[in-house]
Amino acid sequence: MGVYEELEARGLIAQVTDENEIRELVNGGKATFYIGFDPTADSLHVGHFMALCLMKRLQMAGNKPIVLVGGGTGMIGDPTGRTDMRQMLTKETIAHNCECFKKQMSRFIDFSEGKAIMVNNADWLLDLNYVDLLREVGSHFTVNRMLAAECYKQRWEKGLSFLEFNYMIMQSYDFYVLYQKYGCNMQFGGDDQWSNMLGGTELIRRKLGKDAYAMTINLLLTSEGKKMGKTQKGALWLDAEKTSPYEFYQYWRNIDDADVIKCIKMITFLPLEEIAELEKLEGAELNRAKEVLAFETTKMIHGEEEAQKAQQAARALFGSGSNTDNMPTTELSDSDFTDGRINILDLLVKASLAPSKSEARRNVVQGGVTVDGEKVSDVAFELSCEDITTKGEIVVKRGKKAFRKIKKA
RNA sequence: GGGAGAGUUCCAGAGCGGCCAAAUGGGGCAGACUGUAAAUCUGUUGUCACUGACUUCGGUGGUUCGAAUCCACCCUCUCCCA
Repeated sequence: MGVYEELEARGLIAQVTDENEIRELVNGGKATFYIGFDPTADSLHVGHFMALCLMKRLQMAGNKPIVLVGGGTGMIGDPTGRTDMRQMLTKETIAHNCECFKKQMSRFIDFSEGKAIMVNNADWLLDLNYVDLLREVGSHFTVNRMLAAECYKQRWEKGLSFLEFNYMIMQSYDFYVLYQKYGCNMQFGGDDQWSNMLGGTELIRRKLGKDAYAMTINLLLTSEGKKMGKTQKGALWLDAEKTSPYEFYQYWRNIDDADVIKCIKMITFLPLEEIAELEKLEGAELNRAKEVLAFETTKMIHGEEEAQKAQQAARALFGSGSNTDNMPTTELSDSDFTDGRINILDLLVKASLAPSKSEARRNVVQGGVTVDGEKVSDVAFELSCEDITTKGEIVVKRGKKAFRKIKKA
């Protein structure tokens, strides 16, 4: 089975320009492909991770990836799938974000010996001359054609600025440049990028009379059709500083029943036969599949050791085990105590279990807080410093899923 | 350039001089039920010194005993005409 068939079996492929050509190129390791990443934040998130996995799979099959960071397109902001205009970023932020991306990516993609390259479209986009660009590529695009693209239709009501309208042209131009410079003959991306990607293949055909291909992969959606990887705090980041390995693990561990198998197929590298076994699980048994999913994804991002820790911490908390070694910990210092005591509300806030004291109060009143397994229902409840030191550590729990080990520094 | 309208708490969206920390829905959080799932039901959802006080309704001033609500100017956005 070639890579193409594997991608298909995993339910990744959404749309392709020419199935047979692409299958042949990709399976034969003859593709030089690119995927673009817009540097809108200083860390990659799960959405990007899908693309990285795809890249990795193709690289393993002998194809050459080109990572394109959108230092230039990032200045504009992709209107696709958005109902509002993207906030403009400064040049400095974009440069910084690009750097961060590079670091994170090099953990997945092998950039050694020219097996993959990374380029920044700022290198060619920023120096473009307006009139030259119009003459060179402007003549190959018709406005009516562009407006017909689904992504712009959605913006029809809210208004679409000329700036954003040009995003498609820039992305097409990228492909055109890469084709000439590096022999890049394919572009991959999320399914929402389809129309932008077609722009590129058409530009290449018209300017150079050559064929280039595009393929999109399905976005990771929940069974309700929402984009996955969003938490109430925002995106699910790959940076351990922004989303801890434990939180990351828990996100996948808590996934809906309906989405587990799909996720395992799409983002893990587990062999398909193994996945087929998991697919047979039903009901509560699915929890095993969820553990596999959580472990595998965490391992890929944060390494095996962190994945082990996260798993042990989770098992200790939710299962019968009492191993608190890997539980997220908050250390208290003397200044956190008043006369050797600390109020439960202050403690909850201090341990990041509640965002404010009002919220902490509600949690206590509603019976959602326990200290070492004992329910605390009095907002005036206090813990003494000695208590913590003699026990060594205590476990504070808010709700069903938020825990914290408290220690004295 | 001319004309019309809009900016409200996480989001959508009521309120249009005191009864407004602000309806309703979504989301979030907590509880019950469970499988760390879904669905359902209940409570809750600005902050703090929590039966009280303080800060919020695009911004700045003003009218008033009292303003999210009225006035002036400004900023931003949308629509219609050009």
